[in-house]
Amino acid sequence: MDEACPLKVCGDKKYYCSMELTLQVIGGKWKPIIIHRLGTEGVLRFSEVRRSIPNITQKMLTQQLRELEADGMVRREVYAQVPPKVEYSLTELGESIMPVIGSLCRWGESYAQWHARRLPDQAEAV
Amino acid sequence: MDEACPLKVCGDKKYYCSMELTLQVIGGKWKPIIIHRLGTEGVLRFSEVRRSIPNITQKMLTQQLRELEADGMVRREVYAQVPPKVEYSLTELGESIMPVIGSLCRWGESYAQWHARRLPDQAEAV
DNA sequence: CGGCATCCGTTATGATACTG
DNA sequence: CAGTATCATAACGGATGCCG
Repeated sequence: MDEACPLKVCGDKKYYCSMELTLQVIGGKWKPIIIHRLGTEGVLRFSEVRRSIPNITQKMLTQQLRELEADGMVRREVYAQVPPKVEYSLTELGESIMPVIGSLCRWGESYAQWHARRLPDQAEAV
Repeated sequence: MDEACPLKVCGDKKYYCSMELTLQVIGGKWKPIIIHRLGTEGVLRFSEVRRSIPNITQKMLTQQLRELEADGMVRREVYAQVPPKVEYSLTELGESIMPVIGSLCRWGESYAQWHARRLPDQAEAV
């Protein structure tokens, strides 16, 4: 793939591995989860995304959604009405990463099981 | 998978989505890259890993490797000799995430191409 | 409803120097 | 060679208040 990792340029940043680029787009604490929600549920209003992700603050959700939008991953549709209505959904590009998101999810489940076997005393509810 | 995301417990932390657990283990700026290197190259000495990842500092590499080791992803073998020799490699658990790592890498490449088509003026070297 | 602006503390990351 | 220790900065994340 890129064992020697030749220098790559995208925008004004340099990458020695294409994964750095991936992490640039979907890295962080919330983005994979947001993408997972939108990819699973389809079109969601802001408040629906918010409810579907416990613990996320309004600020972080807004911020992450905007970054995902800027990177072409998320579509944002504003309805000119009162009260406001904004709907979010994945773009085609966003959809294209869903298989990987699903893999991350499944690996987490198998890791939880591995962890439970390793430390059986903490296995409840996992 | 887990659309309603029932609460999960692993160790002493709570997760609403198994992906949070995945990100706990392989999240951060360097871990996916480190895993990718070890998975691609096999057994590497500390200095070899370091050379294969430009820009990473010694401190970050040490820290991330230790965390990966604590999570069972990486095997650390110390040779009692002077000068010291420490070899790192993926455990079976670490190997199990390599397919996902590969997917992340390939998605980054396709994203770069998509980006190049979207902004042809920055397409050089991508 | 769906934001934005501000302040603030916590983590994460990094540069540098030193050590067994 | 493979780290530690120290110091500094930047990014992340959260609480609160205001707005169209």
